[in-house]
Amino acid sequence: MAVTTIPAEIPPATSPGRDTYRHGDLRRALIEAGVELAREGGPAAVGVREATRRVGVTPNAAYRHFVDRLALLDAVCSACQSRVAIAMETEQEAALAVLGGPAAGSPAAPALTDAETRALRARLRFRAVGTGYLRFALAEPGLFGAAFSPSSDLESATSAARAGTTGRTPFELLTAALDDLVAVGVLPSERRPGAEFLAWSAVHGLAALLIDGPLRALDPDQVQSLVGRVVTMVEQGL
Amino acid sequence: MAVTTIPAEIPPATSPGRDTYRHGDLRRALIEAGVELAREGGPAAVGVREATRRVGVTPNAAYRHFVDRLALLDAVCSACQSRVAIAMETEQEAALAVLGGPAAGSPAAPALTDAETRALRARLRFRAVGTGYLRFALAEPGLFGAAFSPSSDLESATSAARAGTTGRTPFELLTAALDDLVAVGVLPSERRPGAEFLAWSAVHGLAALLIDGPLRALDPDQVQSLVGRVVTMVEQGL
DNA sequence: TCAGCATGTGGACAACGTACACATTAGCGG
DNA sequence: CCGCTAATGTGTACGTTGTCCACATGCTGA
Repeated sequence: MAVTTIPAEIPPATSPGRDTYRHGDLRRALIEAGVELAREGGPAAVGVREATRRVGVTPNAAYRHFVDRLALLDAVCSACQSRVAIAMETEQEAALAVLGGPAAGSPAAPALTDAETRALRARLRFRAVGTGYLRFALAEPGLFGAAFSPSSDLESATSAARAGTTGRTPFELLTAALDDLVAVGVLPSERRPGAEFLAWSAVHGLAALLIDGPLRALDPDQVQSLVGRVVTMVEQGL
Repeated sequence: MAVTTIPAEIPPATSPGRDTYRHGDLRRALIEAGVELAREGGPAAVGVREATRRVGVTPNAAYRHFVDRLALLDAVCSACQSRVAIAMETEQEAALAVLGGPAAGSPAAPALTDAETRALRARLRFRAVGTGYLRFALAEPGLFGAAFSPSSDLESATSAARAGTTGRTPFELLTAALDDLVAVGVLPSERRPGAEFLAWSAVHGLAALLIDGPLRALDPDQVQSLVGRVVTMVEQGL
């Protein structure tokens, strides 16, 4: 800087958005900037220099909080997975609200036995897992790409930082829905082991093809149809 | 260089592997180098500097043949898709060879009607599409990643550069197998439209989860089991 | 033979990730 | 209240990458 020896009466004036030398919570700020970058350009757009620039800090400051660019990306990834979990949870709530919503007996709806209701709820819950996942992927392709970029592995898949409001990660929401399906007798228990991977494969694959695969630029109606059909395929084929 | 004005009696001596000023077929050489790079480190590892370095040429030479790094990557992508197609074709041949192989009537095998044989062939062919795809993904994760990196779109999906020995791209092999399934009556024709995307989603998603998703580091037996189950899920759920 | 075009070279620039040394501050024991 | 120390941010610098520009070279057809 021009004058290093002067104590500076005016606050350091480094950049708008910060008046103290210390930032306060740089780590969180960098993650948020990284999430924004991911939203705009996917995981590849999450860079140390650009993130620090947006926060108004020197590039090297980031290295006090993240060893690597990859460490930053991993933190961003966790934040994005958390958002996926939240999207899935709200989708579940919306789906189940239809059931309990307009009084117990809706007009012209045949009365359901208790077992039937529970089975229906489990199925709706399971479908919501898949459709919530896909809706998020379509609404926020950049965040979705960052959430499942090759930095996350199974060990950290249950990390609390990746959970939604109910404290469960996307993967845990899926396994819970499948367990429910078994509990109410919709899914035979002998087909349960590994089912999460089959379901996840189908939904994740469709997301990949829709976002930057050969299916981008499909019109929304066809997309919506495909989403429903994939989930149905999983239900029938599990 | 040290002496630019001397015509150089010794051949330019730029680097081992080339003795003429002109390379001869630089474009192809760069693509091959790029494929090798992709094999080692996936699509992200395909760089113009490293590719030209391996070919023994100046970085800028690449720009006479590719406008961009992305253009190079796209060419590499086509080459990789072609290999995927070949893997699928050989898988199909292997699967069908079991049928016609050891004479018409194998021991202790009940005689099949003509329609039954044709249906069986179509199903084997369809399954081979999926298993070939997945086997390639597991055997060559880097090439697989490059083959379906976000540079390829539907328009170029039928390009001849991406075809296998029978002249069909991976996508075309899949649609052909599905058409066959309909022709022999295994798949009801009303479920045919869009089926390629459902099938592709499931298989592609599993590949993604296996390669750099949360399923890497799964032991080979479980992988093999998942591969079979996914294809079965598709068959049943279509 | 020679002009023109395709192809490869050399040098340069901006951006990136990141290592090193230094400056500044917060929070502590005295 | 003072000063020490650890935490945090700054400055400078290096190597690498993609890419632009001007120039050199060699093939090819008039």
